Amino acid sequence: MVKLNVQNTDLKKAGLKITLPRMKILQILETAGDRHMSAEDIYRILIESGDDIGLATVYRVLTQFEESKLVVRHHFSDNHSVFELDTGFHHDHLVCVECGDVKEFTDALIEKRQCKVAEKAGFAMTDHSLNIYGVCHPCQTSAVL
Amino acid sequence: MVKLNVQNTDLKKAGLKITLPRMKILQILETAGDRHMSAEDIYRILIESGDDIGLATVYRVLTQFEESKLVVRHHFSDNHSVFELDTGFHHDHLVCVECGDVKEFTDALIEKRQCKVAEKAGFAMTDHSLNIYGVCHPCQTSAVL
DNA sequence: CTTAATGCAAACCGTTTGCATAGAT
DNA sequence: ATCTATGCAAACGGTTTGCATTAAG
Repeated sequence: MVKLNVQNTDLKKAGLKITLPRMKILQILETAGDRHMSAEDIYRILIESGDDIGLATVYRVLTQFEESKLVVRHHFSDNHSVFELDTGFHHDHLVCVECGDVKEFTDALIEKRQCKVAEKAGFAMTDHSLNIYGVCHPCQTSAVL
Repeated sequence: MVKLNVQNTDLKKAGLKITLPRMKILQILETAGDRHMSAEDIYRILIESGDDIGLATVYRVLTQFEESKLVVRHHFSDNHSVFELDTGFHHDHLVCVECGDVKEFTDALIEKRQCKVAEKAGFAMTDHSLNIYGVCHPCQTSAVL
């Protein structure tokens, strides 16, 4: 109940009605921690836990959450989006090309340089995304073939 | 003829047969300079110049070119890919969210830091992409509304 | 002549939308 | 009671694929 209240507050603040799909999806994103999930991931979890929630609803809810700044959507190099709770902290991503795992990082120096670059080019920066692709340590060591 | 020979060399080096669609598409990419083009952009140009080349062929050729390192594919924040000739120079992108214009830049410091970040995280970096989104100068000044 | 490349149309896949129904306030 | 949210299925847009035809080596 306590957990749900927290979510209700989040939803209220976002000006969204408290509905079961929205609560469940928020809950899944919260328990996901820093794992980045696709709409299908979330849908699968819902189905597996017996909830009868449509994929379209998952997409709609995620889009609303994005608009309400509750979640952030990322487009990595493939053709589908992944979502994570918006912690308010900007960060960039290290994406493992083997297992798809995502690590977060920030680098103040890089941030600063980015601003400089945008400024010099006469761009009013609205956003930026930096993704480093590579093979994570576990995948390197387990690549026995 | 001279122009075509240059392209033939490129294609030969890539181990690809010299065909009309491939030559035309290479030519379009060459004349595009640093403009980044989508498959549809290229298709449209082909159609408009009277060539009877299918969209599927454009996609196939671009994918082959990418595999042969003749072109680079980028996924900006929308859902379709853009292509540019692979000059061999790594560079990052400033993307205007108003007009879609793309400017290229490089920053040695950022590059260096990225390597450090990957190293520290135990990632064997294979690639990285940095996109700065914003409003370009022309769009800022022409935004009269 | 042999094998690879093309054009067309249909398939695909992630995502969005229209509409009638169910649910929140 | 009102108005928004949901589920379903159909639509969508960019991209890929199967297959018969055409062209390169």
